[in-house]
Amino acid sequence: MPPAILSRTEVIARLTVVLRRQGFAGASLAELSKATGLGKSSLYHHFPDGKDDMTRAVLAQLAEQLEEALFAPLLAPGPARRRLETMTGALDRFYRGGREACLLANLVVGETRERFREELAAIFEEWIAAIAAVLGDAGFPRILARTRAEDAVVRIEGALVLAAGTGRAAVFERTLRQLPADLLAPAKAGRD
Amino acid sequence: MPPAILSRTEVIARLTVVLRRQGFAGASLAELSKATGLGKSSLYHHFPDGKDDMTRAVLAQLAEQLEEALFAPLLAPGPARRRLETMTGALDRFYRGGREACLLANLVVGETRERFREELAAIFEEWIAAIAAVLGDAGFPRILARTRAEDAVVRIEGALVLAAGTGRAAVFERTLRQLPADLLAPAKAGRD
DNA sequence: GTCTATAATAGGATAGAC
DNA sequence: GTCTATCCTATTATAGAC
Repeated sequence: MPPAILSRTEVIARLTVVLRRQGFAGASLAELSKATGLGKSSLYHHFPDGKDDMTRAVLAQLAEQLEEALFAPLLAPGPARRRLETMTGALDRFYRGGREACLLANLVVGETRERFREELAAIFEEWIAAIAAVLGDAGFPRILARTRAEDAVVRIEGALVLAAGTGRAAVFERTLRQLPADLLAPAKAGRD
Repeated sequence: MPPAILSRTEVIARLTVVLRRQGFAGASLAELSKATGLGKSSLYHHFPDGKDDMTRAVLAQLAEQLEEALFAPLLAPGPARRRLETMTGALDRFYRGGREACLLANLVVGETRERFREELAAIFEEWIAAIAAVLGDAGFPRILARTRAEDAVVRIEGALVLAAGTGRAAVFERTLRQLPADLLAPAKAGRD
């Protein structure tokens, strides 16, 4: 077997695929080994603490990707509507129109939550903060912007769950389509 | 050891607790045995196909509970607003204000989805249909009622994910609080 | 940094007594 | 209908050669 063909980034990308499909408990070292082309011992060389380390590496890399594909565009200058649409476009590609599951949701439901609590919370919080910044720029008061930003993430994650649950990816597509306008809709008395 | 103390219903309730915390892959026979007080062999006596059978039994019982606690009240006569609030009240208790994970979401993210596809889809579809019926009674056109009903489930499931992800159960509480009014808000041109 | 080999354990599942 | 005992496989993890 030839030495190190894959970059660390690519290895982690392949671990991600397995983890987001099988979850932490369902992903076996055998599968992770096969997916990366690395023997178990090689995996332990790179990730001494086993699946725990791998998952942390996967979450760190995911955080970087989200930073680049979602958070940075959200925080960039430009009209609020366009910034939000950049986000929904990126999400659509990332989750393959609702056909791909969400790693965050997978790790967050159930007991693995505790194990990776900080990493997971940090990602969600940064995401919410970035959306809230857009809505703040759009003129919404701080608290309303924050609430609506949480709502946005709620709807995205929920749409992924329901799309998976019903087998109808269209639910996700529709949610993404409606999101920018809904987030920017004028506040109604008593509604928010 | 004394014979059969627990009813089948109670046994399944205890299996539910483990399954919704650990997920299908994470729930071991040892844990399921401990939680029910039944030895592995006894579990296999009641559920010959092992975890698969147990999960199906859990889903069937969950469907019954939802039927009674959610769907029936939604389909009962009365003002739409009150029927929706009965649902959100039941959900609040069921998920302990957002502190308890959702079994459906747990089974739906990742590979177990395929294994229990029909059972999961049936529950989600019935739930959506029941909410859509309320909105239909409230005067919304068929398609809009259906879309908003999907949105409702999207927001509930998403709020559970985000509450778990951030550790802030308040996200779930707020989502439930806003839901009835949002669902019944007059349609705005171009928004739905 | 990767491999083969191997340990040690946990997991799912069954047999057979009571 | 439950238990104890057992089986076999998969799983995590490590040792040591290259």
